[in-house]
Amino acid sequence: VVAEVKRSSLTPETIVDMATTIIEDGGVEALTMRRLAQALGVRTPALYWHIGSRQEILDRLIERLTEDLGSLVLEGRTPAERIIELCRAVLAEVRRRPYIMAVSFTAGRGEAVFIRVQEAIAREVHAAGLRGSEAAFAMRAILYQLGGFLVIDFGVDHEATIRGVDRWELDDPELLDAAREAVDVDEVFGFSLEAVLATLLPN
Amino acid sequence: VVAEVKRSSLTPETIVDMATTIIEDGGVEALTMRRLAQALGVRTPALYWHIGSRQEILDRLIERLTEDLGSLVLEGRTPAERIIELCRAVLAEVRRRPYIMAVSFTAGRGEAVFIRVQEAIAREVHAAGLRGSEAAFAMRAILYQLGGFLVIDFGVDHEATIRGVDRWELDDPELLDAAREAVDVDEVFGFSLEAVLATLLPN
DNA sequence: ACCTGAACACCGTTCAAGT
DNA sequence: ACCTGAACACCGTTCAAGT
Repeated sequence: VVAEVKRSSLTPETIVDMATTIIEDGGVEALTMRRLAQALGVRTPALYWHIGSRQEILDRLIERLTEDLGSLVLEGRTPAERIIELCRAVLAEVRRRPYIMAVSFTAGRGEAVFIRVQEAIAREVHAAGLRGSEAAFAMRAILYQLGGFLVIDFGVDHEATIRGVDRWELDDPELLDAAREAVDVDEVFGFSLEAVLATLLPN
Repeated sequence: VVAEVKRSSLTPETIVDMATTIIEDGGVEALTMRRLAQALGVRTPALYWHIGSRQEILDRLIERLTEDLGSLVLEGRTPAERIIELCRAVLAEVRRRPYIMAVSFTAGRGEAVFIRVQEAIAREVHAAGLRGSEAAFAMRAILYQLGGFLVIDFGVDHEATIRGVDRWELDDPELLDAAREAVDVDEVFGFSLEAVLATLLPN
């Protein structure tokens, strides 16, 4: 007896697949159970037979994203270089799929997506010669640096000018002009990360 | 003719007042127009006569919070000390009222709350001797440092242990133990901020 | 085992109607 | 000028009922 391939049958996986498509198109707030059901050609309650809740869909999606971020390859000769490369790779990936931040923040537990990245950083910090609680501290500092920047990068409108600069009581026209202009956020990121790394790692 | 004092009449201000109370109690998601109306002893549509929308309530609240954060006093002898003090003061204020982060992020434009803080930082950076675009860069780097940490501090469960540490392939038991334990996040914050400041400011 | 119709308890917002 | 009742177009979730 040949096992029939059931076509287009609902599974948690296909549900999360379609949820991802919807979120990619319209953001997390576009993911409603009614829309999701319609996209799958089914009525809303059918979803609940396969998956517990909307929250569970987001949780499973976060698990996938965690794996994606964790499987980024690290290149570079020194641990410091590899850490910087890793952070830049994560940044690039998050920019490619901005909903990563939206989902992980909406679902609470904003740090969950980065647990595998944290593991990679731990390895590099160890390779750099740090041990024990010192290594753990460095690991956290780097992850905070990365995570903090990612959230800011995601939540801030880069084109937005600072309001009210004209009212600043500051005699530095060039500063005021520069404050009004958009920032090269990547430069800020690179600079801060390197400053922290230089203080953290030996040499 | 003595002007009568109208008691308990609805104004945009009293609406935002009550909205603040509700948010303090139950978070931003607890702020619904129906609940808000009920707390004010009125039916929902009455609110719309005084204020445009739920979003406008949040926007007005953000304006207030912006002023609160902007009026924090800075103490310290040197610019660097005052910047650190300011950042710590903002952190303390945000921890006292965590909904500051929730509101400013929910309402989009997550950076808006900090525009007056940014002005204060600009002044200190100027006082430290930086000028023009160099000063503007330093200002952003410091604000990113502060903003990034605040979001992480707000979004991360400090008691949450890192899952899956047991599966890490790393021969450093002390590191693994330390990774499992909660971090002194303030130490991470202070360290990173000082590392960045040391690289940014003269001397 | 898998899906539907219908409902429940919510949302933000609008608008004709009242005073 | 200020407020209400009733409605519209949504939510997530449940559950008896169907096949």
